[in-house]
Amino acid sequence: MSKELTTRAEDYSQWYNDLVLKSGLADHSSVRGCMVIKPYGFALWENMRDQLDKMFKETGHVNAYFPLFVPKSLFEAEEKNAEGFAKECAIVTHYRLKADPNNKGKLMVDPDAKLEEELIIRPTSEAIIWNTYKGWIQSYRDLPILINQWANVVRWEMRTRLFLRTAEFLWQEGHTAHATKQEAVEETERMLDVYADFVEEYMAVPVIKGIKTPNERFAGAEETYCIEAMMQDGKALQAGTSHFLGQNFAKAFDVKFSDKNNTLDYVWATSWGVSTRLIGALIMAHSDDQGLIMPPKIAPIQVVIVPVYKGEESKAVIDEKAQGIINELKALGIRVKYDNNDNSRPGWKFAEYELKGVPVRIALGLRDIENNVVELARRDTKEKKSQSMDGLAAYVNQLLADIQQQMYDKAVAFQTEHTTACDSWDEFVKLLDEKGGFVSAHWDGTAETEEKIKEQTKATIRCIPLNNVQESGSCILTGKPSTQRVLFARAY
RNA sequence: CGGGAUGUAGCGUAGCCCGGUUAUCGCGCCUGGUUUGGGACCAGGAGGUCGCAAGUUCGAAUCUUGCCAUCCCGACCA
Repeated sequence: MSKELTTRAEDYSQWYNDLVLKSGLADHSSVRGCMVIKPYGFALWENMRDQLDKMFKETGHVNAYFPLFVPKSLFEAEEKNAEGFAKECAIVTHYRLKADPNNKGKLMVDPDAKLEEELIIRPTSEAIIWNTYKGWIQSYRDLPILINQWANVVRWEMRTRLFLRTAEFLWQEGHTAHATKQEAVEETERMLDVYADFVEEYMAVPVIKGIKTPNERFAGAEETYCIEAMMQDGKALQAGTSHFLGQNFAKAFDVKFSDKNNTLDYVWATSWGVSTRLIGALIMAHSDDQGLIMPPKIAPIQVVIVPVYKGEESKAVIDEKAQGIINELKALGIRVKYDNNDNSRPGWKFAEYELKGVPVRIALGLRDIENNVVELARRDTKEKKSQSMDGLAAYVNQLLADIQQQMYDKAVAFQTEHTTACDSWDEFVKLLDEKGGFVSAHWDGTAETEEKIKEQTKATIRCIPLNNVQESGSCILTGKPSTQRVLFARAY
């Protein structure tokens, strides 16, 4: 069959690509590096987005929207930020096309329509937002500003992968302004917690909260906090970041406020974001060689009902019985799909919904109706059993909760199993090559050492875990004294 | 952006080295029928700018050049 996947053992990257395409999450587009998110993939994103949006609002944030274009002069105002993104910016230089006199029916860029000032297509929005905040903030009474925006951004990547790294991607970016450093730091940490809670509770992917080394820090930030997740191939994936921006942007855009004593000071800032990359994390953390495995809480379809019938007559009986089950499930808020499409047969549907990762499948035939049961199959364990129709909805509701929990537990076990403490260089290299995962090792704290380790092993410091145990040791590479272990891994 | 590979119907492919009627096969698709508890079967049918553009040639899927896209490996990165 054309729908068969490359297995993970054969070729992990190919498996991932096959899975994204064949499960109907996304397609390649005719634009280099850009993908089409298909309805099934977008439904997943909507569920993630809606939950995150709710959590942002519960923590006092409101949504707004800022322009896609950033004038170059604004973009370059915060130098480090601009420098960090300069290499991957798309730039608008003209505003008009015209008929090409030398090429009938074709268009050309009108050389007379060159912009006075180039517009950068936002790779992130700090510049345009802080330029705007300048006009909004005069007094401590104007603070804090707690704004989030759902948007697309463009980063002109050399090498792209569906969901993990595309030239254009969807994300949310929170941009907050505060009167004090402490408040801004608290905000940064609060949003990191929101991300960690979301990814663990809704996506069933355990994460390590930590801070980035200066090397890996967001351009223009004082401190970058992150959540790091572990994929099934032992590679790490940065799932979200939250930045304490200090007064860097306030200084760059001259955003000052008067405090209660009428003293002027620069405003303190944070920014934080997660993107459609999370979908890549979801896929690589849970799925298997048969297809996706969706955590129930964000699965576009939580339960699919497949009728098994012979002829129109039995179909009518089953349709009616199924409708009763659907009503009960919907009453509990369960997202259910009844696939009574006559064009494909049950076996085909079973395989198809396994590929799409639907957590629970109910098969319903005359035989079941006679016995007052349904065939219930769960995607994560492939377990199949006969279940009484009495109290079915409540049972399924609990089953979905169990699946969610077990998927998380399984991922936690994997992460624990693939986190190894290590004190010798030879073992360090061997671990990265043979076992993968996080390697917890001492580091002398210098960028030079970090760089050398990266050159020799391709592993980077994923983060310095929050609340890290302080212990004296010696650097894995240089043997110099160290006060704590950091997490190394090869990463996406 | 550097090195390598690939591109033939919606998908997977044969043909290409060695140019020559109407481009092969399977899946999928359409019509009719029989079916339906793990990717059904029979019969008939439709579907192709051979990635795109130039060139060589009487003639190009096949040879040459350029471009585009995808994958793998590097550099870069959420």
